[in-house]
Amino acid sequence: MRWSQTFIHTLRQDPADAEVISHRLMVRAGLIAKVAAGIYSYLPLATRSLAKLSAIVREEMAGAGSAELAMPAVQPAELWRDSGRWSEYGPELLRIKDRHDREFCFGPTHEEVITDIVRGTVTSYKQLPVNMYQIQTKFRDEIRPRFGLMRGREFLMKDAYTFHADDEDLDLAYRAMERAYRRVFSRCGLRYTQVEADTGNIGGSESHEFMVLAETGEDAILSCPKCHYGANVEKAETGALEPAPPWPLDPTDAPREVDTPDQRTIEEVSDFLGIAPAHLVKTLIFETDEGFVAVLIRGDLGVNEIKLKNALDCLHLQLAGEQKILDITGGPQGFSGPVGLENIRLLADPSVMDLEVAATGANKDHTHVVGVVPNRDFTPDQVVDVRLAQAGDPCPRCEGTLIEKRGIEVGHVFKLGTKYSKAMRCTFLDADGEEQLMTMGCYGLGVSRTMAAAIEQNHDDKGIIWPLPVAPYEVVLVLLNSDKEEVVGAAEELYGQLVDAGIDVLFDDRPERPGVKFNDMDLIGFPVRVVVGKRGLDNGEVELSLRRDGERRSTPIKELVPAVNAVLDELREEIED
RNA sequence: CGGGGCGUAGCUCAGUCUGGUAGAGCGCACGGUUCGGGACCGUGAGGCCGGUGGUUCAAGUCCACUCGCCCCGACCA
Repeated sequence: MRWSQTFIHTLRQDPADAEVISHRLMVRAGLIAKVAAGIYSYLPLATRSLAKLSAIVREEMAGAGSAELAMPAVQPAELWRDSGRWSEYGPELLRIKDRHDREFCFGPTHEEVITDIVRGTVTSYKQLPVNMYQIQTKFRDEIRPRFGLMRGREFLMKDAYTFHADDEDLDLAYRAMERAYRRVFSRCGLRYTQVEADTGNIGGSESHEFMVLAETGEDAILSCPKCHYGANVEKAETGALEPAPPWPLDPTDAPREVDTPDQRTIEEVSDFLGIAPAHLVKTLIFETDEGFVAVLIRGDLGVNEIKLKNALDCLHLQLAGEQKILDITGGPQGFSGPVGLENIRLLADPSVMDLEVAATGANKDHTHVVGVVPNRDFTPDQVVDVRLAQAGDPCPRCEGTLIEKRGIEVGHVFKLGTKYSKAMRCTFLDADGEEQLMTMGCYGLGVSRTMAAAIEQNHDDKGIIWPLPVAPYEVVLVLLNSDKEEVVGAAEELYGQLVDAGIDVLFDDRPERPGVKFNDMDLIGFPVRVVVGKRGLDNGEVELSLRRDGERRSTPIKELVPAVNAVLDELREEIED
């Protein structure tokens, strides 16, 4: 392809509305153009990159035994009513009406459609398993789209679905998908990690996320350097907690109120009372769609709202406001406690129940109670782990200590179980002629997000440094002195040779000054650069260099094609390893 | 949705406080000089100052409403 025949327009300055590096670089390098918040056009360069990424995904899906299909982007409301998600999914689902006022949505995911296909076709265990995927534009009306392609509303996604006669068979497909995902991200040359994840509102039993490691990642990952345990903080477990130190105050037969004027925070109260933060019971009032809940956790720990949502089986929750706290507990924020707290569900983390003696708020202004004994002075309705794991906590699997990293979620695999097959009556007859629910898996991979993540992870102050397998073009051939006829002739000749050799090359045939061209090459980040200029040509040479290190290797003009093939092979081998 | 900020030339931004002829840099067009790391000189095109309504002799500037965009929080590939 010639530059003059495609559409590449670079910007000198950063766009004003882009914050993260991948977004800035994609706009500056002429990869994407914004149409509306969270909605972008993929310009020719991005389109090529996405096509390469998609090709890798297709190969690996084939390897995992998945067949490609294409489902509609627009889906009828009745399918979503059938699964129950028309009401569950919330405003993130873009709902639309046709001219007859019939309701539809723009598909954010396709469990309903594929389950509908399978339930109408598959009736026998002999037809299972089923494994299909598609690569398609999805729309999710995100509360807050941001960071360009990292969290767009419209995005390109590969979604696969499998249907099985039993859990063992699902597990086989799940493991094959995990392997396929690892191969995709490895082949793209990305540094990533696979972690245990929460299943979120998609539902199901087991789930893993694939995270591209980058400082700007929106997810926090906890991992153990010793045993390779890794999990999203939302999901992370920890080893046994360090117990609270011995109770430093006199023991009491019953809780005793003490004045704590203006001592609200855990630190203030524990300092004031001369106890450790771990001796306090933190009492948080949450508002949920099921009503209010008081959540108790040890003072030095935090609450994981995802775990809490799962424990309460609710869709949404938030901390109650000051007035609500006053109404429910009788005391202001900062002075809540479980002793004598009635008319509200009481949920305690095990860390609280393990305390021998504790201090808590008294549900009264400027007052706390000390000498509180769990199960004597209060009894929770439910004891469940809702603790937020953090860096420094013990690993749940070994003696190690968890560390935190940031990641961009580029893939997520789920064992769905029978959630959708049950709701939508997707059944088959087993060998005994008994009707059974199919068990399902679903597997998402953000294609456009992976492209953004690749840039997020591979750039320098000059621009993008594409990993070879997802670069829009592997090689750029730069004509340097377009005013010199012999240089133009040589460049044209070399371009022909490279094309004939099947090399993925872009020919920068623009009559621009060298500086402009060099800067554009660096900004766009083609892995391999061939410069044809008068200077080298006089010696019968052209200049070959890698974007990565910029090191220039003079190459005899007659040996250009083999030389380019050689560096491409080197780059490919590196990624294989 | 709550909190913060911004809409002026294709892009990045001044000008708004204190109302009085619409600005700069880059980009673009033309001419000339340049030509291996974003050249220089000259000439020029390009604006409903996001929109609507109001105040005023006069509004980019003040007021009200509205639309769009960005950032921080709850969602997710």
